[in-house]
Amino acid sequence: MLQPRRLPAAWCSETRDRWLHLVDAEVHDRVVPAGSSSSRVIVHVDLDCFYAQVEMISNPELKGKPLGVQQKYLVVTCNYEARELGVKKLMNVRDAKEKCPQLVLVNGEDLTRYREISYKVTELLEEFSPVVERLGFDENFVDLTEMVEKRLQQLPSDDLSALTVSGHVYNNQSINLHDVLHIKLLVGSQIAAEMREAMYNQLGLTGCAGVASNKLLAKLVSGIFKPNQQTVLLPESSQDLIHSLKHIKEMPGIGYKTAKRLEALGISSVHDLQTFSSKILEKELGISIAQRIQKLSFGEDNSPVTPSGPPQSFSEEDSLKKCSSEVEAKSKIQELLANLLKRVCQDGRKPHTIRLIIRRYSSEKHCSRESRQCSIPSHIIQKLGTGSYDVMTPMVDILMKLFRSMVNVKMPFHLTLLSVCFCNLKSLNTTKKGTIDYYLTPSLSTTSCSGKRSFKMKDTQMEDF
DNA sequence: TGGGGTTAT
DNA sequence: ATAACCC
Repeated sequence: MLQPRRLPAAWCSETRDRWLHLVDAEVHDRVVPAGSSSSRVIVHVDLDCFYAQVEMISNPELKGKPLGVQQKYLVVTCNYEARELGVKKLMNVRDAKEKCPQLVLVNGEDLTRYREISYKVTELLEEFSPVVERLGFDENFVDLTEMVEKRLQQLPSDDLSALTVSGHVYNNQSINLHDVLHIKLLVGSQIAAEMREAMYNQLGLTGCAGVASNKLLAKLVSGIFKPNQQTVLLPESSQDLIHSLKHIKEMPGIGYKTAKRLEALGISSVHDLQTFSSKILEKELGISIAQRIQKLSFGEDNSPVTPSGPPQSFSEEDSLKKCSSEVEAKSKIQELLANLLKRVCQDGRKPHTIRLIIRRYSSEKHCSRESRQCSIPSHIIQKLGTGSYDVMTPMVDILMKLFRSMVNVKMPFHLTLLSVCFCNLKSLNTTKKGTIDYYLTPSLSTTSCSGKRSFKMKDTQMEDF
């Protein structure tokens, strides 16, 4: 079942050479609609129940047992043993224990190890091709277009047996070796298999992969065969794939709010959205959302795989039953801030903005958050990461001012969440040598908390030197 | 619903 | 600063 399909090697080298020339000429112009970007090969890599996998690696005694990862009173994810016994993602701990009394629970509120391993996965994928976009901690998109082209150019003309697909083909569609798009996706499936092998051999992690011509389709097809398998989508089956969705809410990019608005217009299926009047949709949702989601309904998605690079923000949050005093808030904020400072120190870059986020208790309103932010005074930024001076006290003072600008502490209040976020991160090497700033920044001229995270510093960042 | 993240307005 | 989206 998992065996690669054997393909008829009905190719002579002459056919192949002619075909390689067609790649950039006639075939491209015929197959790719005029004015659109050229055909791409995208892979979506999706780790199996990521947090549970990390916990089983940390503590191998958990392997083989039904395992759930708990945050507050929720089982946020669980392994497949637990799923077979009826535990679902985001299930209440009570319900989960009732369904599955043998369920082993571990606390997953501290994301540190998950985050670290998540970035190791991204870095491993970046070794294949640098264009990797993260989606959450457990999913990555990689644009394989260039890699596939290179492999095809190096294909030895006397060994066409290399042209076999790896993993499943959606719909069991047969491959046409004379179709350049089929061949490219097939090579993409081989690279996807190598990626999954590398993830398992180097990190001990299993996951799924989907290969298709854009991000939307790659993501949808990666979930077809579920744990630890991969699927490639050939263009002829893309309509079947998107019509297999039972509701438009399942379309990535159409969230809760948009789905509700569409439902109010009588749109619930992919077909409904495809055939709905574009003009009316644009009037109802605005031209931007309307055009984007209607293209999605046809399986079209021209959004590029955007390299994520290092994170744009660091945040720590804690939800609470009830926070109703300023002292309570202050102690939570101190805890969150202390953890953030460790992370920022490891990263090596410096945040220039700090934000405090709260959620007020309210009976029905859907958890709306409020935030206040301000820039961090430069004398504090410079102390960051040096570990030399107490940076906590002035930062807590700033955060408490932000707090009081949102919450009238002289009146009763009830908060259910506190979160601190560092953003507007700037690389140290943005401070140019030779400027006054350079010599006034202790961390630049002396050694300090060295960044453990060594993100590949390509092109632009190095121009300063 | 947790504890994160991103981009657009 | 908020609102939408993603996990």
